[in-house]
Amino acid sequence: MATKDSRAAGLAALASLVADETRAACLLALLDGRAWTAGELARHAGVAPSTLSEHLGRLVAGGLLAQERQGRHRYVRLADTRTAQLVEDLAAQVTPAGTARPRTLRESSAGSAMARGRTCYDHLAGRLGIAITDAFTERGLLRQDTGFALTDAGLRWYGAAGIPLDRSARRPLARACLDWTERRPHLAGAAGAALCRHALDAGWCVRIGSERAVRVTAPGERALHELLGIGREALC
Amino acid sequence: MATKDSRAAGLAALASLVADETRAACLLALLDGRAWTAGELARHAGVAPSTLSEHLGRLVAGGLLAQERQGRHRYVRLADTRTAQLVEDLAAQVTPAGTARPRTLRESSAGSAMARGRTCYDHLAGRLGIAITDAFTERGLLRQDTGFALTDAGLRWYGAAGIPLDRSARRPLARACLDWTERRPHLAGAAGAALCRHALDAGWCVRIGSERAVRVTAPGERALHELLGIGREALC
DNA sequence: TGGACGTTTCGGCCGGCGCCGAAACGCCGG
DNA sequence: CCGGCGTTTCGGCGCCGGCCGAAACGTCCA
Repeated sequence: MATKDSRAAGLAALASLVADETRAACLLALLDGRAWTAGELARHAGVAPSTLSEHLGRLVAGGLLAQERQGRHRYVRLADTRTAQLVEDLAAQVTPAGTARPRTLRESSAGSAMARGRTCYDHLAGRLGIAITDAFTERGLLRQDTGFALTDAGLRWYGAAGIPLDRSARRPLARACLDWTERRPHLAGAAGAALCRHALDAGWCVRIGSERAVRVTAPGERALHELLGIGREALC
Repeated sequence: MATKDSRAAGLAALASLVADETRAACLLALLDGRAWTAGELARHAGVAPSTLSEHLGRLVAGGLLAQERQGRHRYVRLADTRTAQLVEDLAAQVTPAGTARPRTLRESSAGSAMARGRTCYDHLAGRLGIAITDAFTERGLLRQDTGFALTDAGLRWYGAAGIPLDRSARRPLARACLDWTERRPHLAGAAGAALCRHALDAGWCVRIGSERAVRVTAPGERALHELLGIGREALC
């Protein structure tokens, strides 16, 4: 019983960190994979800087966030891919129920940009992520019928495209991540992250403003068409 | 911002359900995949029945538990595999940090039985689950190097062993579940559940007492050796 | 039909914690 | 070296929510 209590206490403590709306908003914001300052997060969440400072202290102490101090700024980001995956999973469990609808025009256009394409911590999501995942599957690079794994052809594709894959890491190569706009799984894991990094480095897509949304560039459209047969109609 | 707020509020609300030690203990107990009565859970968690009744109300209202009333009993179980997976993931995130150690002899022996073999909602875990997963991988039935998926040989193995696989469901056939005693992934998903069900139905293993722990029977040892080449030494 | 028992509802208590504003602390730039 | 600014600490406020016991409700059994 004592072991059970210890497990339950740890589980409750972990959940407590997420169980506050302000902290939850921070975690969701940090899902863009970048580092935010304390002040940015305070404005984003709509609370006093002093309040947010305490929240950050808890999240860092709980191991959910990593911090880096530069001068008078405090930068925080999600601690690791494991944490990001956890937040994604929790968020995915929520959205199917609460059909959230944008209310203002600004939110609406921002929302449609997010639905078109965005980063999901370190990989691509939205219709862009789905289009890539579908193309991978159709071309036999990704197998979804018996689980979620790259095929040998998929490994070769990465090599041919010149996208480096870190296969030594303990991180799984391919993993399914549930998309909260499309409600379908898309490619995550080391392979998804490598593809996203390459897409941003090679200029296939660029970030829109300071948000998670991304836009596919003209060279990006050509590359996606040549390498994966993705047509323009799948991206809008 | 309103959409973000809505997502954050939902996320916080979901986490709030888990963020209480008593409710967390219930969720962990229900990971055995069976239905418990309110009284059993109250004794298990060490709180008054009235207290636990309110907790169950919240968990059911929040969609984490499904309930079934029979006479003067209220049976509750985890709502679905999705919920079970979420609790598993959260629990797995916790245990690596808090190296829980059993304190009494009784806990210790119960703990070692759990470490030897147990159910993890609807599939097998512990050293038994790891042994099966390893055997699957070595025999080319399961592929872990590029993700986590059954191979064609794996599909044929299920057919040859006479274990029915539901491939029509939206549930993924193979999924990795992190083992909290072995700290390695083991086979979950529809394939893991089918194997566990068959193992219990065919008498390959039996539950010990009313807990999650299972014991491999003599016919079970023979079957595991013949079908998967698992030796007795891997099971103790 | 009456008593036992599992469950639920209702007050009441109390601790935890999220919030703010004021003030202090550091770092930076002029 | 001084003023601005991002951040942190601290005190105080108020509310949410978990806990219990008492009592009510409903079911099962003798």
